Amino acid sequence: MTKLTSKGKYGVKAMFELAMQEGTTPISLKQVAGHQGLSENYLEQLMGSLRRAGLVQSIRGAQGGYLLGRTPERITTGDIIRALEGPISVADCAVEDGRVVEHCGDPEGCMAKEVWVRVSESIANTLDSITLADLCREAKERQGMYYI
Amino acid sequence: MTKLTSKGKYGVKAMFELAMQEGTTPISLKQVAGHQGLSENYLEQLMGSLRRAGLVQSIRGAQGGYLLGRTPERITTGDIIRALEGPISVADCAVEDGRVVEHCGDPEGCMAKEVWVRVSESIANTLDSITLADLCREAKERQGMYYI
DNA sequence: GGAATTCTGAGTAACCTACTCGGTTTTCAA
DNA sequence: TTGAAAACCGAGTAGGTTACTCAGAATTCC
Repeated sequence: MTKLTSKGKYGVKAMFELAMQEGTTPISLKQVAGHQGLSENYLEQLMGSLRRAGLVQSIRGAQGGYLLGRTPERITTGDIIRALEGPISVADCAVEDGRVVEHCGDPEGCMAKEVWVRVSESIANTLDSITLADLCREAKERQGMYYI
Repeated sequence: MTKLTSKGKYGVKAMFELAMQEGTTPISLKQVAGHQGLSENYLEQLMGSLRRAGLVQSIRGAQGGYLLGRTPERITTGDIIRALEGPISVADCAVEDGRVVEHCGDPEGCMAKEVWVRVSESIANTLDSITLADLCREAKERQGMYYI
């Protein structure tokens, strides 16, 4: 069914990479893209969205690069997906943050919407429950599997 | 984020309509499409998929139409979505029925896949937990809201 | 026999995704 | 001070996908 776009995939991979390399020295796009096998040009655009959302901090100029915007414990995969793909909702006629985004003609709601709302909520709950710290911990448990 | 395609939306609406009108007389596409505000031509194609999945039964010729393939208690929204959109998975590098559909280069799996698998499972669980009978009951509780 | 209906396959316009590319700005290090 | 390394930005685009339409064939009731 409905696929995640590659924005989300790339974003999670890139953020995971930053989390794994966490330290004081910024990590360049070239490093992230190279290590994860992503297009550097494309990733550049995505980093812009992540930066505007406060998920990463950028340092320009030579020896510049990116750092996490806050600790890995406080960044969830939901944060990343929302920054790159917008509100988590499988249909426009559903809700986000309790607000109805769009009606489908019926002023009082429709049964199909019920379904989309429940699905959207379960996706959001799942994504919000996974932090970068969780992913790093699991990755370290399975030795040598830093690839993502 | 990731939107459901209109196939899934139309499918759920059409199946809900059939469930609400459940009886012995077949219901024509024209009726379903008209009542739900869907394109008859397009819906025609979708009904083919639903029929091949056994979710509806068709009767050709004059006074023909469609009937549910089994009772509303035994048809879930997951069945409908799978019939129309294929396996429920947000990324190809995830699993369906416990089988890995595609690897992402890393022979032992990757952390991002963990995320996609969990999300896919939560979507599937939610969709599989909602039957047409549930939707009909809820619709009848909220009087006059048969639209979907 | 004619009308109503499903079935089938081909075709297509519009949109979206996943990029590329060229150029600018910033900053470090020698 | 200068050159290189990097982030930043906006425009452009090929290819794929979606959401259809359409024409015609097959089936069945009245």
